[in-house]
Amino acid sequence: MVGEEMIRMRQTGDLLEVESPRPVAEFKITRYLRFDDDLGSILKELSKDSRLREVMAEVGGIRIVRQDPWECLVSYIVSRNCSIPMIRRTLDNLCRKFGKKIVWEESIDYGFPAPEMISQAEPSELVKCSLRYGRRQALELRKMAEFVSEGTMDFAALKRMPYEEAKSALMSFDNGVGNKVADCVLLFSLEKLEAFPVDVWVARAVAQLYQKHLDSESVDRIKREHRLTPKDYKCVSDFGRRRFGRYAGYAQEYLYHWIRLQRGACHLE
DNA sequence: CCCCAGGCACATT
DNA sequence: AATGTGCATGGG
Repeated sequence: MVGEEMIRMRQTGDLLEVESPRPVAEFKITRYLRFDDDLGSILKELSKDSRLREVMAEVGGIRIVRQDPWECLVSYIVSRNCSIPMIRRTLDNLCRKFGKKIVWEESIDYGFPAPEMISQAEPSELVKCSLRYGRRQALELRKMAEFVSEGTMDFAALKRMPYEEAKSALMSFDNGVGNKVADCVLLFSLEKLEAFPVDVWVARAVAQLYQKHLDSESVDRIKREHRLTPKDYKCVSDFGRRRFGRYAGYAQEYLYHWIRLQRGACHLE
């Protein structure tokens, strides 16, 4: 689903074939897949780092998608402390219960629920979608939905701000938006390709490859697989942005997939 | 029964 | 400002 468009896509060589039940404007697809990024020059710039260059060679092709900000925000609020299959299931439940149903031949799917649907939802109905933190999280989602639909949270304005400013603005809404969620929303939906979200996996990758450049106590905690302290987060994320610059977000995605390949975690997806 | 999964908010110090 | 702790689903 891209917005409320159901799409089937297949890549054969350099050709991308797209099918849909009704005509879909091409820009919706190319915008979602970030065809406006000059991937060649991005990869060339990131390749200046020899360790990252090897990582990129092992991982292969990656694209970052340009998500709808509201969808992205909800997705990462819901994701906290969950496995990827669990995240998918929760989001799917939310769409099935609150989204617009789309039928195409034998395929049935649902659009992502509008903020108005979530702000008016009964907390108990949200909890039924198997939210990891139950009622508390249901209230977080409702609050955010309210901020978005009344315009208190203005995604267009956030896009115009520089990274640091947009990040503190996002985090000031609380209700489930911390460092990680804010950086993910900035990277995947608000045009901040320099954002460098840090989860346990990215922290492990950076601690392993760039140990010398980090605070040694942070490296110790990360290698012992402790939960990340705010200090560790800042240490790794600031390093990522300094090291990889305006396309740090792409570097982050390569590091994330690389370390999961190393640890055999990709089968969990 | 145990463990842990793409963290965050809040209480203590 | 730093550190500790509760949260409370589901799959292995």
